Amino acid sequence: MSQRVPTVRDVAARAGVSVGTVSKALNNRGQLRDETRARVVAAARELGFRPNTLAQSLQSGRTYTVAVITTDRFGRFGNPLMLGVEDALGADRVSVFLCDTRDDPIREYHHAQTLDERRVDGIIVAGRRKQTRAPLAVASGVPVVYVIARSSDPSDFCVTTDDVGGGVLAGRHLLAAGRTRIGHITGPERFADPRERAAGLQQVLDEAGLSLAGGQVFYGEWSEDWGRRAAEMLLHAAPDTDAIFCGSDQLARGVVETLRDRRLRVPGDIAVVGFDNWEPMAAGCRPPLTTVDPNLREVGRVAATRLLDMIAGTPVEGGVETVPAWLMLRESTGVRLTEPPLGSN
Amino acid sequence: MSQRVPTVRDVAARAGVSVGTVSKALNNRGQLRDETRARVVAAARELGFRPNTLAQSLQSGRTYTVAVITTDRFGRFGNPLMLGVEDALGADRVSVFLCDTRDDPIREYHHAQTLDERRVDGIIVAGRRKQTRAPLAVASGVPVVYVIARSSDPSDFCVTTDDVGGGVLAGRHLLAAGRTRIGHITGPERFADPRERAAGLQQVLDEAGLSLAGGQVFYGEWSEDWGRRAAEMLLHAAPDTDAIFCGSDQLARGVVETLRDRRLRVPGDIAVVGFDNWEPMAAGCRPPLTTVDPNLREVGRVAATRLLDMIAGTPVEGGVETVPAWLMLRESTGVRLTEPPLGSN
DNA sequence: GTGCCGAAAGAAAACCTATTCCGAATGTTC
DNA sequence: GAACATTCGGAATAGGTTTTCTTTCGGCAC
Repeated sequence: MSQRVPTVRDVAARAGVSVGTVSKALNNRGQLRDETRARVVAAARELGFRPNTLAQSLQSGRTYTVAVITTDRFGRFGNPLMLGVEDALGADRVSVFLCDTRDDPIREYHHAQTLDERRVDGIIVAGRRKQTRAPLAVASGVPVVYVIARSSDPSDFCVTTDDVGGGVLAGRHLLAAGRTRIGHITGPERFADPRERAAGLQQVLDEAGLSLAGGQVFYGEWSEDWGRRAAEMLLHAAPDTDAIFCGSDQLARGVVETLRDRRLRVPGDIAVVGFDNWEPMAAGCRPPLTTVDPNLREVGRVAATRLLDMIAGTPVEGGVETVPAWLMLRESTGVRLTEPPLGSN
Repeated sequence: MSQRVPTVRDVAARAGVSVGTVSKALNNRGQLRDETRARVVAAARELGFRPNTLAQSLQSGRTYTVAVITTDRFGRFGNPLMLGVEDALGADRVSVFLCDTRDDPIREYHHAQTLDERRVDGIIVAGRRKQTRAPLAVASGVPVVYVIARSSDPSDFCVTTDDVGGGVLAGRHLLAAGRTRIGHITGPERFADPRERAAGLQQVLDEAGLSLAGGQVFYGEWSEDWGRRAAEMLLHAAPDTDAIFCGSDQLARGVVETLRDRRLRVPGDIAVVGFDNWEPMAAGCRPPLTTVDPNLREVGRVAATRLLDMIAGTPVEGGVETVPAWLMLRESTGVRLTEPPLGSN
């Protein structure tokens, strides 16, 4: 038995035809007698022939590969994103290289070089924070789509989440639930994401003629502990608070814990809304957490779809495409729905 | 300006040499004058030449690509694993294809076919549970390493976590902390992982002549809610329990919540040990959770290293390689260490 | 100075695998 | 028997690497 992988030549020999004919037979091209075609197909099957994609790519100039470069250390935010990317790419039999830069520009550069040499059809660059970054150092002509972190080159295309809209959703939902004294606890002020979420909430409050409970946004770290401490601070500053919008589900967990320690009922006394819809965190909370889902899977799907467009030659103009968030309703805001709600924007 | 990617031919023309000479110059092979070599290198740089990996692979038979097939829907367990895989692969400039089967055998089969055609050098198949699965349907000759879920073919190689050892670590640690009435709350009995963890604990108890608090292992779902309910049950059955070993950090979170509701101090009254060392869960807990780290990153590293061995032609005999777990000490067991401890087995 | 040997340098060609284009051989039709 | 269609072989091609072969030159003996 031969350990060598069979090639068209082997198939040709077995079927008693030339290599060109094998190719035509297997790809349904050219003019061939049915009998010949069948003989070739049979020979290929018998040998277990699988065409070498490398050779095909060399010929066609397309590799049917796409790379996802992430700075996220394979963090949790990348998971739903990848799911969306595969949703869009899977249908096209496009394989995906996953590269993690670990936030190191050198590693990113090397990955970019390697991908260049591999002649990937396109690249998705995913940052985990909304910021502006330098364009990827890759050969001109290779389509690149940026996700969440946008490129400093305005002609590049970027897909991102709608954090302002997420804040709006949370705010509107709390107003609709009859809350009027709404506080906000969130992550570091130096990041754009928490600032935007806060802006969304503020916008809703302004429209309703309300002001923020506690008189300020409680910016801090992305930790449960800050959630616990900030909740104490908020309740000290504004004991009559009846709702808290949290910039992440982790923060919300901490907030809920403080509320329970203080014998405050959720949502009875205070309604809580999280952000991320990070399933194990949000669903495991007691009570389960109503939370803004930034729709990362859809972000990934859109990014991959646009990338495929660009690869196909469709011109995609630069700029930012924002994917609407939606609200996952659970018990922490006291509203129960049976329909899975899709947020409008 | 030419949009076409430069080839060796372009470089050769610019340097005034033949294509063969270009190859030799850029790869430091053959006999060339220093002056010639320098001229070629300069020409390549000026043109921004990047060798086409596809052509190189076609020639050499090696693609320097490896695939990771996961059934995990890009779940959290895959993240540390991927990190370990990249640790080992990155040094070799090996790129990794990430394929998610979403637990669908058809998708797995298609991925396997595609990878075959792409002539990947090797494949890592990662399941998320300890079970036996059918070998991957891939061309013979392609090295495959199984992770956690092992292949039914005993000649295949598998790397997995040490769940029994993890249970032993947790048990010994609790004994060392002076606890003697230790309960165990964990996931579904039908899975091997929780059974093994329980067996590890039982082994330690047997050695010490102790028995399980509550008289049984509390098997249930992998949810915080089960942790809360099971803790109630355990405390009802054995009110003098002074330690609880949990089969996951999520369960531990639920357990700790119940304990706090009952005004029991952790670790004062009851020490708690988790499993997974899932950072956001374990560190966010109040108090932070001592937990068994199954060392998934190391599992990934070992799997990739062995795969590279197999690719290099080193014979790797079939069987299971078990990676020791270690204990992450935090406050929920009352012991504080400054050194990051590595678990021995 | 001439002739010979061998080493050095680089050109030329073969090769890796599959696709595609061109043309040759065969068969069909009027 | 000429025009045309059908069927398939052969060669060129993609972009590199590697092997083979040729040219050139230095060194040395006579």
